[in-house]
Amino acid sequence: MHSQPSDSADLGDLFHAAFRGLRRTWAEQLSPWELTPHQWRALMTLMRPAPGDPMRLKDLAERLRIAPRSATEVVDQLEVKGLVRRDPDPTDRRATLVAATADGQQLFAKISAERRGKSSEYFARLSAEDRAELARILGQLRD
Amino acid sequence: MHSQPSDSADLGDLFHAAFRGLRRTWAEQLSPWELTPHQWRALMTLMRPAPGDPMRLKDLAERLRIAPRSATEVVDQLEVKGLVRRDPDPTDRRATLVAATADGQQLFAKISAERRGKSSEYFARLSAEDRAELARILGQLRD
DNA sequence: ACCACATAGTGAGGTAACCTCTGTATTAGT
DNA sequence: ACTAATACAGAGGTTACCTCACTATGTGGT
Repeated sequence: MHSQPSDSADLGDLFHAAFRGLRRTWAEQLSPWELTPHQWRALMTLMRPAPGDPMRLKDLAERLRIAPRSATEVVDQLEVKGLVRRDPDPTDRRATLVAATADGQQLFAKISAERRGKSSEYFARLSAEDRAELARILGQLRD
Repeated sequence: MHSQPSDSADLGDLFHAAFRGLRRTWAEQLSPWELTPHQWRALMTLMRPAPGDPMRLKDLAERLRIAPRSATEVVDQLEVKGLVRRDPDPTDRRATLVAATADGQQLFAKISAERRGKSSEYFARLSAEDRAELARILGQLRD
């Protein structure tokens, strides 16, 4: 009898399953707006400091913890949709600044409101304490 | 002032970051054996009930929580490496049974041992209590 | 015994979310 | 003035999935 069979393998599995669930939930919630979770995350990150505040591609990449090349890509996608705009950085002609357009800001606001309203967040099924616990533990993992 | 800005967005981010870390760690640990995390998970799942026990592709898919077509794929990959074998199910000629070969079983044992030995598991940096907490909370999420 | 329907697996083809390596501007350091 | 570093994007690749259509088989009803 092994009531906790291969502890860590199970933790990995649980983690995997939970993450896939999270991705799926997000994808479903975002599908009406034809945004992928990745695009949403990027847009959200761009709105973080201040709504119209421009940000270098490199900094966006850093905050998203992805390679700069991958940031180029997601910005391309958002630019095609007219949600963000690229402008040359006046202080450094190598750099480009990315900022959410008015459309992008509106969409962000609309989706944020809808999500809060529906409170259909993936993590809603957890108690507040468990959410806090989870955040604490995940924080330890991230370092 | 919102000292916990968009609570759930942060949880999502934390989750995302932690999951990517997990994937990366696994990929690194497995790279000497030229196995992807996905392949490892499949091999592990095949070993779950009993070492040489064959399993239908469909059941493997179910346990991995992926589409049957995706199970075909990962079994293809493991078969090329000689780690698993496909045999026709004698009780149903539509079905094929997948089982780890002797090589597959050996590799599984070797990697398992190495991992336990190094105890370089991704989750090792958590205390035992936190691991248990995490498992409990993730379990709630999975349902 | 026959037919409709369901089921198991796979070929074909696609997508999201990454990556590296290379090349071209441009800026910074000595 | 010259070398090294930096910011970005083109080209191309990988992992881990997916759906849809098809074939071969099994199952249940009449």
